[in-house]
Amino acid sequence: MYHKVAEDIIQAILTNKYTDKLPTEKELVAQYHVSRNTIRKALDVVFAHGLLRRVRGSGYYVIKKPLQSQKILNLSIGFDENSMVSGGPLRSKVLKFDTITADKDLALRGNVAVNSRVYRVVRLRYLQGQLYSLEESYFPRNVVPFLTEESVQTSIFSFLRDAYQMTGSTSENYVHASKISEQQADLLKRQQGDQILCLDGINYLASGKVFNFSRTYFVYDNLALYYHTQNIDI
Amino acid sequence: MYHKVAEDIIQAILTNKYTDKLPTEKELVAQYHVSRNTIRKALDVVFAHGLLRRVRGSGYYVIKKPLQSQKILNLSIGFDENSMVSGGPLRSKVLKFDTITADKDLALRGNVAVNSRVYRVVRLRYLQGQLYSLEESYFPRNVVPFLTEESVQTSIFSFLRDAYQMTGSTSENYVHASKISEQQADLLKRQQGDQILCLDGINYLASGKVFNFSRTYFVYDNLALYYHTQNIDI
DNA sequence: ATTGATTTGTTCGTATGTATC
DNA sequence: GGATACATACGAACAAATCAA
Repeated sequence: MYHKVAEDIIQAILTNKYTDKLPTEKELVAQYHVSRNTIRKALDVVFAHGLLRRVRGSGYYVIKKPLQSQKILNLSIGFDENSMVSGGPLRSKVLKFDTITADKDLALRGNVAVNSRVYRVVRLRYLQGQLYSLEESYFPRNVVPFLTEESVQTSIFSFLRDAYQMTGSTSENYVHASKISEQQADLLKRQQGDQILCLDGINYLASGKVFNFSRTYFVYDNLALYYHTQNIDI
Repeated sequence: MYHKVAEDIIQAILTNKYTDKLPTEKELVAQYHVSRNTIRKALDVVFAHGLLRRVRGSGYYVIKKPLQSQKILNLSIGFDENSMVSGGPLRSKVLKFDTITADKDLALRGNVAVNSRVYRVVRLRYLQGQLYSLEESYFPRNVVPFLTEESVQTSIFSFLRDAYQMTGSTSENYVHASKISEQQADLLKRQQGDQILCLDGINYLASGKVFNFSRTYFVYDNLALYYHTQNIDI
């Protein structure tokens, strides 16, 4: 239930139903006919998505995203939702789609067993016609037995959800600035050795199994990755 | 109370008391003499810090950080704790310490009023003798009335906590790859126009007021920024 | 393969504390 | 000071996934 309430509130914020302040917890309790604990749990989720500031005694305030000329990719939400960048869906150009054996390095990156078989998908992605990213993603075949050609062209995560009810539970992610190889530079229309914003991610099922891991190079102009944290007072 | 429990568990993980699996909730309840709800709230905090995977019916598993040759900066914890990179304290070389008036651009970056007065601190920071970052940080003077020379040389956040009981509550952060100017290149010993990993952050008090914002350029070799997310199923 | 015990997930009710207005 | 609003804490019950006999 709190998932639904959270999703509802998130949508309300994204569609500018709430632009400044949320209703009080009491009002939300009345609105959704659930207990205050459930409302607070839902608000925890919305908060974790980086959409709220909460002020004791005062209320919940919507975080106004920067105003700057930048595209924002919100890291505080799950990775499979990340593909939904504001500004429309990503178009893909598939460069590779095959099955390989994970060597030591790849196995380490994906937290999978060495020599295990994994799907490999390499794609260039475009946002509004502009080159957005180069993405290598991997799917362990012992968890993901089959991927269709079509899903690879469009949305693999949607396919996994619809076909196998397979949805990500948690993700571990690493951002760094990485020097690119000659081949990558060629694809990304940059110079060899250029530093590019790079995101490594591992996606887990609720069972704790890895069903996907990936490395993405972002080249979209003025892209910023956003995240939100709560400090704990010790 | 749950803060204390959370902090205790975090310390236990960081000191390798728990390396694989945490005790069950039931055991933690007995250990800390608090209710299960309180334990779960504490575990939420530890989880949000990116230290745990939780599996229903099974237990809580410690996330083993990549073993890789990289330095990891954990973004999933509050920014003021971020300065505690594994590998010891950061040394600072202060380049500027003065008060300026926020122009439109700076005010936007820091979510403060245009023309408000802010402390400016520009520092080079070193980790284990190696250049780590170039950091420009700002403190609105209407919230932070006074900063000592000494605090600027060492830890401003510690000073604010000790002198004013001022601690961060939430942070909004933006990561991007930024081209650096000639002056910055000079300081960072890079080339002008090089792309550098850059982190913009705004820190809020519990009252919702901005008490600090900053821009940090990271140049430490093989540094990766880590974060952890939980996906919600809709 | 089924069952039963264990373990985490969700939801409710209630009470009290603390900051803001 | 009083009312409002968010924060913390306890107890209880049932659901759902895992695990072991």
